[in-house]
Amino acid sequence: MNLPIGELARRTGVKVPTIRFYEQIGLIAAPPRTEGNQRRYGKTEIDRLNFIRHARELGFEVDHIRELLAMSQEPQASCHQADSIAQSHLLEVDRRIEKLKRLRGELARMIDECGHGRICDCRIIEVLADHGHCAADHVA
Amino acid sequence: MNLPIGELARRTGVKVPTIRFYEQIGLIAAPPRTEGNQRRYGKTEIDRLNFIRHARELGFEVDHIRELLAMSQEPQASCHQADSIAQSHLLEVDRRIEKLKRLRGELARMIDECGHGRICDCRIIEVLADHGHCAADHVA
DNA sequence: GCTAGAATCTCTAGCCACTAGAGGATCAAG
DNA sequence: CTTGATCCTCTAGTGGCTAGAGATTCTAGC
Repeated sequence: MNLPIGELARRTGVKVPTIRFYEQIGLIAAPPRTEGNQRRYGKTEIDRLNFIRHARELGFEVDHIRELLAMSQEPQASCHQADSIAQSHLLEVDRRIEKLKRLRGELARMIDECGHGRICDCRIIEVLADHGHCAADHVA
Repeated sequence: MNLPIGELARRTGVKVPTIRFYEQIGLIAAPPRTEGNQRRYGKTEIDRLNFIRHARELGFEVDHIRELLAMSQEPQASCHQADSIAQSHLLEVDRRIEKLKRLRGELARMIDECGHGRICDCRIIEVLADHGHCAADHVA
């Protein structure tokens, strides 16, 4: 161990500037430095960054990740809070999927009806110009 | 007509600061002003803002909206370009839906397996810590 | 005409989670 | 000892707004 930042980046899939950014916002601790002022990391940071990257990929916000990280440091605590963070995130994801599906339908219909002719007959332009053309009420 | 900005906002569902912002980035034209320097709008702006709002709700980026608006001003032009903007946006929406669905599965499984006990046995923390626990490869 | 309160004005700064780039220092290999 | 990759700090930019300060203007009632 004693990895330079680039190696840590390679091993975790988190980009170098992003690692420095995470240090800046206190998501990871400031690591020790070489005499020449370069950061050196150990196993702990690999784990922590993997956790962070994974949670980010699942769409958790940085503040939630902060909470989850704090929890994971206290193995004896109840996981009720972690559960509720994940639950409410799942609900949010469901909402996003629903919204996108409705939107998708609207887009597909709009494109489908476009006669590929002139703008003056184009359903894409027309639908965008007038909400009344929408089948679904996509503004939830 | 000759609507103040608040009335335009009410009629289009676009917030007052957002209207001013759109003017600033050149998405809508600077309207005439009263002697006291207040903006006054007409029918044109209602239509244009409705178009913009609608396109934003469908997730089009401002730059794409700019192009679509420019096209809509030329009724004799071919709508091929509008079609291709909408097509590629549809593809993007499809990609987002797919990604969210995979993610949703991962989240649901993670929550499901959480025994609601202590952090040391919590699957939520565990799964986040180790990508290897994932069933699906959600990093596309 | 006067006053009160709602609406408007401009301007700057903040949000999120990064990303890009300048300009310089340091490290590892040959 | 040189080369070139990597590293450093710092500032500024991204998108699409949103918030707030502090000043002005408009409108309705008296």
